[in-house]
Amino acid sequence: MVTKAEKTSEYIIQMVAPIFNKHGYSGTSMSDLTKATSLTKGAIYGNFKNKEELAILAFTYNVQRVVDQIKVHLSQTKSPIQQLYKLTSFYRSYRAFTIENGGCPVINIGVDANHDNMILLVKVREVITRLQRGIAKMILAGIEAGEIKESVDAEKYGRYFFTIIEGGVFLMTTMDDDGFLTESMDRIDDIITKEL
Amino acid sequence: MVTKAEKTSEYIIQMVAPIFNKHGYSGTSMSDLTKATSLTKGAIYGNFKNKEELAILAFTYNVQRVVDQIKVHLSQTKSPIQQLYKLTSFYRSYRAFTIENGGCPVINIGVDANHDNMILLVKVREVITRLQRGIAKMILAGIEAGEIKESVDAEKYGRYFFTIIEGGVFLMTTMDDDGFLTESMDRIDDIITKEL
DNA sequence: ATTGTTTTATACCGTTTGGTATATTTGTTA
DNA sequence: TAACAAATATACCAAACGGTATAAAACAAT
Repeated sequence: MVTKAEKTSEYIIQMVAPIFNKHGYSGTSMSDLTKATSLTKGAIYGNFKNKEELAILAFTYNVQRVVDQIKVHLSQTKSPIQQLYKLTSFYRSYRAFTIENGGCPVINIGVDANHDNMILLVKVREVITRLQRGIAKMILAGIEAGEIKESVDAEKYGRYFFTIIEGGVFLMTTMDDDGFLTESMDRIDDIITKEL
Repeated sequence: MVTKAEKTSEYIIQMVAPIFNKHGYSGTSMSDLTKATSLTKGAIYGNFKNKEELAILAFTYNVQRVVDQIKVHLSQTKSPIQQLYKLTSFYRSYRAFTIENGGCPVINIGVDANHDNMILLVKVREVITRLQRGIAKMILAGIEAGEIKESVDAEKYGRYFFTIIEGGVFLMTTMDDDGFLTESMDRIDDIITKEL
């Protein structure tokens, strides 16, 4: 059974997630959240311990949305090397998400939490490790499937691809120009074709 | 003649620059700044219009410090292609700056200002354009000097190198692991050697 | 319909916020 | 050293902050 409070909690997280993502923890006030939800502080504090818990849940929610979309893209093929292409294909469409949600949660919260909130920072690190290792696993699977050369260092390319992705996302967002990310994905595609 | 106020202003900027860089605009309070400078609000508001002006000057100050250090590295050689190697050499030592000053000003303020302060965001964009075009100019000079193939698209490689740099710096800072940036610079060196 | 429980709204708390008016101090010039 | 100007410290402001106690309302079970 789903209680009213559970539905309200879910609703609140959905509404506040892009706000925390845009303005960061200290840049977001409780009154921002009451305005966004059209609820009062009583409703919010009745469902969450405090502002910090809400920020953490908002980050987790934002990340999960990205991860879900990545999974949809990857599930379109079973070939590991084709999945790598699907990953770059996903990031070619990533701009829509960043516009809708106020940027990339990994970059935004990574920067925002870095000298201020260790709990959030650890969560960001876990996401980064997970994504980067996910790429490495795809490369490893490609090697096992005979699609990728055995000599390829999967972990190293995982880190390299992820570095290019993050750089591209940051520049796209900051410069308001998706050419940065598009060119970055072109490059990764090229590396997949020529080096893997 | 340098007035007392000018010296105080310079002192204040030096002391508050790393604080704005670490905690962002809304994460930094005037009381943080009085503590860091051991001055009172009277002294600060006597020398600066408001908190925003201080944040802008702090960003400019931080960027100038980075640019100055880059120039020192580049001045060690006159060969354009060797200067490219000197650039990656600089970023191999960039972690010390980020620890001392609370991160990379371009990334920190780029993210912090993005949905909150258009003036700062424009300044960040100018810096990014300047740095990225600086790399392109070095490649162009290398082509003119006969050190780099004529077929190389200087602007494109300028953007690509800068993307890798930013990705590497972000991951180094967020993950607290300079391996990300070191590997990124290895990659750029490799590209310089093989593709340019 | 009544009761008891869950959920939300209201009103308020002490503290901190960015900013200012003014008093005090410091530095300079005569 | 007296007088004036420049620079800093003090004291204060209204507004906003995160958070809480409690009243009102909505809901569920009988």
